Amino acid sequence: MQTNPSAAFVFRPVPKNRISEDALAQLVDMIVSGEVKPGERLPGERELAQSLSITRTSLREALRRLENMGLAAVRQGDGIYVRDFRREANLDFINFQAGRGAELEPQLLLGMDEARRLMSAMVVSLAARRADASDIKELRRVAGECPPDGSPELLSGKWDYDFYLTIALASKNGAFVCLINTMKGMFATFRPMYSLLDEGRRESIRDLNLRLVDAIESGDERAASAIVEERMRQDMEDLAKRAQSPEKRKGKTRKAGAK
Amino acid sequence: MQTNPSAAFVFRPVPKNRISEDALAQLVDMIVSGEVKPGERLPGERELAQSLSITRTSLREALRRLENMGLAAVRQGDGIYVRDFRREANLDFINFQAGRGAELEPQLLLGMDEARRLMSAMVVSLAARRADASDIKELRRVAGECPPDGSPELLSGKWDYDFYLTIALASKNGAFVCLINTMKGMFATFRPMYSLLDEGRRESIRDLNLRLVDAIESGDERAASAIVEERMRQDMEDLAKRAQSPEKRKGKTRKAGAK
DNA sequence: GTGGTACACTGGTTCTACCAATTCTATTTT
DNA sequence: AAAATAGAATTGGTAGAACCAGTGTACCAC
Repeated sequence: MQTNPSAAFVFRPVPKNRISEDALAQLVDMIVSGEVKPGERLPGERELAQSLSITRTSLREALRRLENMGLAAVRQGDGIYVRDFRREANLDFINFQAGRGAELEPQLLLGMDEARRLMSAMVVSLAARRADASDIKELRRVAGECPPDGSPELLSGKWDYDFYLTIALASKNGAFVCLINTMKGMFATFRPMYSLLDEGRRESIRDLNLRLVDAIESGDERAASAIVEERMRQDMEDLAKRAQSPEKRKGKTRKAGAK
Repeated sequence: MQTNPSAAFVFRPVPKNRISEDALAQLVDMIVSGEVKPGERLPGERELAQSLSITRTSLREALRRLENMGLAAVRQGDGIYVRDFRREANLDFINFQAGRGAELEPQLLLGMDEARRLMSAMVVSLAARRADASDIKELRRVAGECPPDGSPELLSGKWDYDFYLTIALASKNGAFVCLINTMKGMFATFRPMYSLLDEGRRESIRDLNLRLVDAIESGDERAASAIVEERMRQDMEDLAKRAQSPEKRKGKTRKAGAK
């Protein structure tokens, strides 16, 4: 346990407090909890703003995102209507929920992980098919710069996300790049659950990633996918192990307050 | 409200002219065209609003979406910074671009199609693995209700989207449902390029979809994926055919809207 | 150099008034 | 009585100004 005595703090990624975000969170909760049902029409902007103790202007900024997530439909002269989030919500909604650590339905949570795995395998295959010399160089650089155990970049999942983004860029598919970006919050959500926090895993991850780059370089799609699967398998294994002795876990949970 | 029997237009998604959307489009163009470069800081809200001949209030609503797409970062007391859309944009960006018929980079366009195919095959596999009796019933219903040739629901891609959404629901993976929803604009974009507009194809599509439901019902992942591939192949084939005799195409293009 | 401090930015929020689209209702017309 | 019509009433959309709250910078004292 090589604890960093002095600077365990580093960057503060989330001081952002926009009142419209708070209001948005409340509205999302209302919808997800079923307090307001799909198809239902909620109060007008003026009344709603007053209920939330904010201005109509701020409320409207929240509403823009709300309809962007697919949770509401706003029509001039008519009103604000709640949509069925189970059928019509999009990834922006998932990210918003994940980003603020909101409790997601377990079914949705598992689905996110499944999607992440399938997606990763796919992107890796494409990368193996199309990566050129400069891509390989960049991949090797990022893979080699794997941060030390316990570093915030590793814990937060930021680095892991960067690595997969680099792979996506190597896949020459802009849509997948966008997809990875869309799921950024998703990545950050799952990392803390997995095993990157365990001592020793870091080297394993690093080796696996470098081997992955090799596989991509040689254009071996099957091998590349297999490595990704192996990585996921190891993650699950460690997760199960930790579930038996939860005290061994070191990283702090993501609900760390201001102080 | 029932559909008007006289007009075959169905719903008008309405080119809702929210002024903030127009402003947003201009901002996006600025960024995508490279007129403003990544990392660059653009004028303050007040000045920017004046340049666009709108109010700061409206501009701010546009900015919320802009940063939501990953194209800009807004920081209080600091300013508005342009981000690298090639690396940081998300699917919301793609949908916005596709939804307004903006010319996408060909590389991105191909990537979208590729992603759509791979994704479809994946979701279908999952559905084959998990669909229960009620899912099958629903799937069969939607597949059977395939609208007639030339109907706006078919042309717009709305029905095709509904069908795949139903499949996603049957896959029991909420994340994929959200993913499909996120790519709604993408579906609408590709439909007009494909062959649904051709006479006769409608029956073919319908048969293929019903066979797909059968495959899902019997839990045959491989067969289900194969049918999806077949469908895509037919689409590409018809597309190539039409490229030789472009006059045969019937549907109107989607560049209707006024400015 | 270090640390404070005032000031000039920039975005965030609030207000108020008014425009524009939709819905509802009472009236008129047939 | 039924349909068409005109006109509130309601709701979202825009405008514009004022003020609050963080940031960065230059200047100053130590």
